[in-house]
Order: sequence, then structure tokens, then C-alpha cells
Amino acid sequence: MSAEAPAPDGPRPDLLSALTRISRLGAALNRGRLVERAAEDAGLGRDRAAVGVLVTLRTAGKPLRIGEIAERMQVVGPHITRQVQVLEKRGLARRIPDPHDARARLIEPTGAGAEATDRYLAFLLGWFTDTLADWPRQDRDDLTRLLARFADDVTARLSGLDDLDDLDDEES
Amino acid sequence: MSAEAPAPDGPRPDLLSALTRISRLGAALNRGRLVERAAEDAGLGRDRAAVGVLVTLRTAGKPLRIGEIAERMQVVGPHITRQVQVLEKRGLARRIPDPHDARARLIEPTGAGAEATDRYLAFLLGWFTDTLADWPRQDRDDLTRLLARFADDVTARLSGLDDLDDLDDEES
DNA sequence: TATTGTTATACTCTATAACTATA
DNA sequence: TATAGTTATAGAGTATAACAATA
Repeated sequence: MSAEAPAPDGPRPDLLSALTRISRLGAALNRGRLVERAAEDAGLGRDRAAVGVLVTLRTAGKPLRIGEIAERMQVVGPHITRQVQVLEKRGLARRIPDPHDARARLIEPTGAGAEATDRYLAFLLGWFTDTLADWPRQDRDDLTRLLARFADDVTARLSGLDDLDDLDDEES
Repeated sequence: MSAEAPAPDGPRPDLLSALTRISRLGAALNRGRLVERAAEDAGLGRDRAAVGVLVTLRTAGKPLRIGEIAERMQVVGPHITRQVQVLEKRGLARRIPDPHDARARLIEPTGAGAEATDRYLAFLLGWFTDTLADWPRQDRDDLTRLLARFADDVTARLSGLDDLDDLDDEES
């Protein structure tokens, strides 16, 4: 991978190079077996999307509605409905009534689901921690700080863009 | 998104938080229309995987074989074969003979393909540059530098992991 | 009438398997 | 016999549309 434009005074060539690598990383993570291996080791099977629901519930620290899970995961509702059905069948999550709204139900992990999710997260975090083990402390701290801010800024700007699209759709 | 473990002395809670946000960012990028809009504005249509091939060729700066494109994009060969067929039909890329190996052919963008790819990259880079416009210069530089290194380290460690899987498969 | 969720269906992306041609 | 690529098929993941129940 050799960038073509050698201009050292703007952020652009480095940015392009970084985005290219991130894109490749995403493909490697999808193709690779790291996540699947972590899920199997934790007793969660191979259902990656369902694992995502459990992680969302675990980091939220409280039962969530279908719509809340979908928004946090940036996917549509029907997809979550089916993942929750999978989790219910496997005894990893359950539905409880929402005391404030009879249309909705709250989703929460079962004891087995919570334990498996913790094992899964420990596996993944350990793997990434190992990968960063050789890094200088300062760089590690900078990376996690900047990565989180970058993701938040981009996600926020993206949803603004999509809201504009929705307006366009309504007008036409 | 409130993390549960409040231990301020290790990289782990921040790392989990960062990974969670990156995962959400990935979903938002997939669902959102940013990439599609950039591709359409550039005259590349909606075929995202084919756009990826063009970007790979453009950043390589020279014609590549199918297998080289697949490796750089971290996907399997047949997938590239079909994307290149799409690009050929649309006049954005062409196949030329590989002088060193009659089994292979080299893929290169046409003039129209190269121009459209440049427009596409300019659009995307501009969008990300705008997103980072308010950031301190130092943070921007650190982010691109650390992000590129992080992606390289993780990608390398992942392919080691997958090589192990392949060995396992052969043994059984 | 608007909102929450579900069911049914379709589409995109990518992988695997079987095959052809050349090394 | 091994390698580069192609064709055909299958699967995972997620979206859209139509619908039901409740607010």
C-alpha cells in the first residue's frame, strides 16, 4: 500500500491511508474467526447479531425495549425482534412487561446470558489488550480517547445526513 | 452508553467503550447513505463492492491481478471476479494480459473509471476532513497515525489467527 | 391518528465448491 | 501436481412493506 500523493502539509493523504486501513480491518474482522471464536468459547454459538444484542444489554446495565436496542445498534426494529427470539429460544434472554406501556416489552439477559456475555467480552478485550501490549502507554491512552471521540463525531454527523435523506423522501 | 466498571487505572473500560462505539460507527456507515451518495455523485452507481475495487486499484497506482485485489480487500477471489465484470460492463475498468503469466490478467481502471474514483475519494475525504475540522491539529495527527498503526497491528494478528484455523482444518 | 412491535419478504455482500486453463 | 481465475450455488445479515395492538 503506497500512497500516491506525497503532500506532507495537509491531513488528507494520512487520512486516506488511515481510512483505507480501517476498511481493510473491517473486512478482516468480518471474514476472520475472532468474534466467532470468542462467542463459541463463551457458549454463545455462532449467532453474531444475537451476541450484539446481548452486549448492548450488558453495557446498558438495564432492560431495554426493542426500539432502544435497535437504535443503539444502528439497525432497524424487525432485525432485533428476530435476534431476541433466537436468544429467548436459547435461554439467554427473556421478555418482561414494560410497566409504563403495554405495547412494548423490556428485554433482559438471563443469568446464563449475562455470564456468557461477560466471558465473551473478557475474551475480546483480552485479545485487543494483548494486541496493544507492546504500545507505549501514552499511545494506547490517546488511541482509545481519540477513537471514541472520532466514532461519536462521525456517528452524529451521519445521523444528521440520514435525517436530511428522510426529509427528502417525505417531500417527493 | 454508561460503562459499568469504573476502574481508572487500566486500559480496559476505555477500550471496551471505544470498541463499542466503533462497532456502532460501522453499523451506521453501512446503514447510512454517505458512501452511496459519494458513489452516485461520482457517477459510480450504487455498487459499493465494485467501488472498493476501483479504490484499491487507484491507491495501488498500478494494474493488479484478481488475487492481489482480493488480498488487499481481505475477501475471496470469486467475489472480485464478479465485481470486475460489473466494472467492465460499465466501462470503468478493463482487463489486460499479464505478460508474465497467461493464466492471469491485470485489471486497470479506464480513464472514466479513474476520474470517477478521484471524485469519489475527494467527496469522502472532504466529508471526513470537515468532520475533523474542529479538532486540534495535534489530535487529528495523532488519530490518523494511531488509527493506521492500530489497523495494521490488528489485521496482522488476525491473519495469524486465521492461519492457525487453516492448519486446524487440515489436521482434522 | 401515532407509535411499538411483529411477520413476511427481498436484497446485498460474501463465502464455498466444482471446474477450466496454464505453469 | 500446483496455481489463477471463473462459474454456480448458498448463507449471513439486514432492509422494506404490510400488519396488529395499544397509546
